[in-house]
Parts: sequence; structure tokens; C-alpha cells
Amino acid sequence: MFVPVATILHADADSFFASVEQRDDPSLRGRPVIVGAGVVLAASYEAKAFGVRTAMSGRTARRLCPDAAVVPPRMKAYTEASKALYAVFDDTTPLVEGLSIDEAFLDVRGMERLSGTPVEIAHRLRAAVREHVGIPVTVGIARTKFLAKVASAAAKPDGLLLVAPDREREFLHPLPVEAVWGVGAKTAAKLRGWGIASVGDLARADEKALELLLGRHAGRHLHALANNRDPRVVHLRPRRRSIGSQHAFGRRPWSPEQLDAEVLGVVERVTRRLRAARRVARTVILRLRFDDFTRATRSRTLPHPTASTRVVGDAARGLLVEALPLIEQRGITLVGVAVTNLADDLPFQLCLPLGVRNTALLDAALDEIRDRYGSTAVTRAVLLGRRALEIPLLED
DNA sequence: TCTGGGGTCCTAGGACCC
DNA sequence: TCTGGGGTCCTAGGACCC
Repeated sequence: MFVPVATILHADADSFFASVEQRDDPSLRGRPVIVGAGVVLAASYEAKAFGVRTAMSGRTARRLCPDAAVVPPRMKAYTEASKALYAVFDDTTPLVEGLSIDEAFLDVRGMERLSGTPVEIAHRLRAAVREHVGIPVTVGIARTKFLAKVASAAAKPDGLLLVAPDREREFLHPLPVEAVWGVGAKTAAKLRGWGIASVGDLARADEKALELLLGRHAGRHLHALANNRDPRVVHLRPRRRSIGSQHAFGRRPWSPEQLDAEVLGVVERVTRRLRAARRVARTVILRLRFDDFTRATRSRTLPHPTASTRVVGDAARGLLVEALPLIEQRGITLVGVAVTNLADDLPFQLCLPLGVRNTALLDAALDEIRDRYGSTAVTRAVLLGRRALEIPLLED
């Protein structure tokens, strides 16, 4: 007989940024700690006890918890800690799916004889993170991703919770709808307006009615999760689909020149990361936020993928000009640029579209490759490019 | 209650092609 | 000449997550 087994672990560091700060500065241990001044990026559990929450304004947080230590974020330290955390994950099982800087699914199916039961593996994982990273991590264990994720949230902080396969519904159904992964403030408000307050209510709701209320996909998806149907499997880390950067500058007076310079600065950061990842993008998106907190996006898809600061910059500036009336009308507080439609930046991808009938453009492409990757890459590109160009050149 | 920076996915209309 | 149906791509916006 088939016996379902809980083999999916969801490991989630507790108040990640704040834990790293407490690790690196002993005087912060046991004290309320808030990371980030303008807005709360992370709050230690001591601060959360006062009602401080992530994404809350710094002013509100300090009012709730005047004794908290407020520290500026150190992204570099968090990135390092994340690498160490993932090293422990990768050491635990080959099947790790990263969700964010501090959180991942691990599938430990079939590892019983080698490593012990999932609960034993989770205990060892927590101890290893303590030892090698120096921060607490909470683990939820269940048969599905969704249950594992909900379990870790329920077990926080510094906990471990197994949802046994024969007790899934009794665990799930009493929880509030907000506990469902994918239900945020807007969706929760809609559901509560319809008298749906618990996961059990959601499970008993009519699926078609949910589709009408929330949209086709969201309706079906949430109905399935509430009814404990989640067939999603653990995948290896998927590749990134977009890269973006943004800058908020508050309600200062601004001029079109300053705005233009701001956009170019953001583009510079984005294209640098794009090149570091050896990828190219075809769609450029300009994000704007206004004085009244409304937002807008403008996007443009280029004929060829690129990682060039100039090309992305020109596109972003064009979009900015388009949006200028809106900006003048509402006043701007944030600009961001994201690129998407990503592909690998193989040298021949530059040669292929550029060189087909125009050798001047090919030269420009090769210059770009030399600037970016050095002269050996040019040799490779020329070889690849020649091969790619053979047929079109014969046609000419 | 009015704030950061980084992402993901879905919806829906319009253009265009077959 | 006209009408239908289907598919893909692009653009803009919305919701959600950490």
C-alpha cells in the first residue's frame, strides 16, 4: 500500500538581516533590533514583540519600540551569510530550490538510509546553520511545498514542525486565510467581505465563485491549496527572469535634468549586473512612483537583446520623456529600471543580428565584446560570427 | 500609514499573422 | 471580399513575496 511521506523541508531564517546584525555585534543580542531607518527591512523578535513589522515606516517602528537599536543595512554581510546558508542547504540534499536570500525548499525523499528521517535531517540542518552561519533557522516539514511553508511560518522563531500526512487538514483548516501563500492584504479583504475568514471557509467556498471574485488563475489556485491540493515539486534553482534597480528620492523638488541623471545611474547599475551575469535583455521597463503613491510603468522591447549601458539608457530615457506629462502632473518620488526577456550573452548573439549585412555594425559589436570580455573573446566571436555570417554574406 | 529595493506571476487588450 | 478562429508578441497594470 502507498503510504504518503512528508519529505519536503522549508527552511527559513528568522528575521534574517536582524539575526546577522545580532551575530556580528554581541551588544545587540537579546535586544530589540531594527534594520533600516526610513523603512523597516527587518526586525528582531524582541522588536516584533512590540508590534514592529517589516515594511513599516521607521517613525512608526520607533514610536512602538523607542528602545530598539536601529542599524543601517549591510547588504554585503547578508549576501555572505546567504552563501553560507545555502552551502549548508546544498550539503544536506542535492535538491534545493531557493526562494529568496534566506529561504529554500529541500527535498529529502529517498535519503532515509543515508541520512535518517526527514525530522532527523532537519534537526541536523538547524544545528549546522547555527554552527556555520551563526543564526537560527526554522524548518517546516510536510508532504507538499505549501504545507511545508505554512508549517515553518507556524514554527517560528527557531523551531521545527512536522505536519504528519494524516493530520494535514486539521492543521490547515483552522488557520486564517492570510496564512495561505498568495493571499495578501487585498485578497484577504475581498475574501473576508464574502465571509471567508479561515482556510476551511476557503476550502468549502465554490470554486467558480472564487474565480469570479479573484480571477481565473488565483481563484483555482487558492481553492486547490485550501483543499490541500498542491502538486508542485521541488525544482533546482530556476534562472532569474528579470534584473532591476530603483531609487527613491522622496518629495524633493526635481528637474528633468536631475531625473535624467538619476535614470542613467540606475541603468548603469542594472547593465553592470546584467554583464556580470553574462546575460542580455530585450525589454526595458521604466517604473515610476508618484507623490500620491500611485505607480506607473512604461516599457519598450528592443529589436535585439543587449547589455549595453548606452542602448538600455537610450530606451529608458525615451520612456522617461513619454512619461514626463504624468510626472509633472503627479510629482515623482521613485524611479526604477528593470530589464527582462533575458537571454545568455554569447558573443555570436551580438554578431548574428548586427553583422548580417553591415560590417560596420559588426565592428562595433566586436569592440563592445573586447571592452567587455577582452581580446580572446573577440577571437572566439569572430570565429563564431564568421560561421553565423557565412550564408548571408554569400547572398550579398 | 505614506515607505525600500529586489523579485515573481497573472490578466487583458491590441496588433499582427495565418 | 469578408468572416472566423487561433496563436504569438507587446504593453500596462495589479497582486504578492521576502
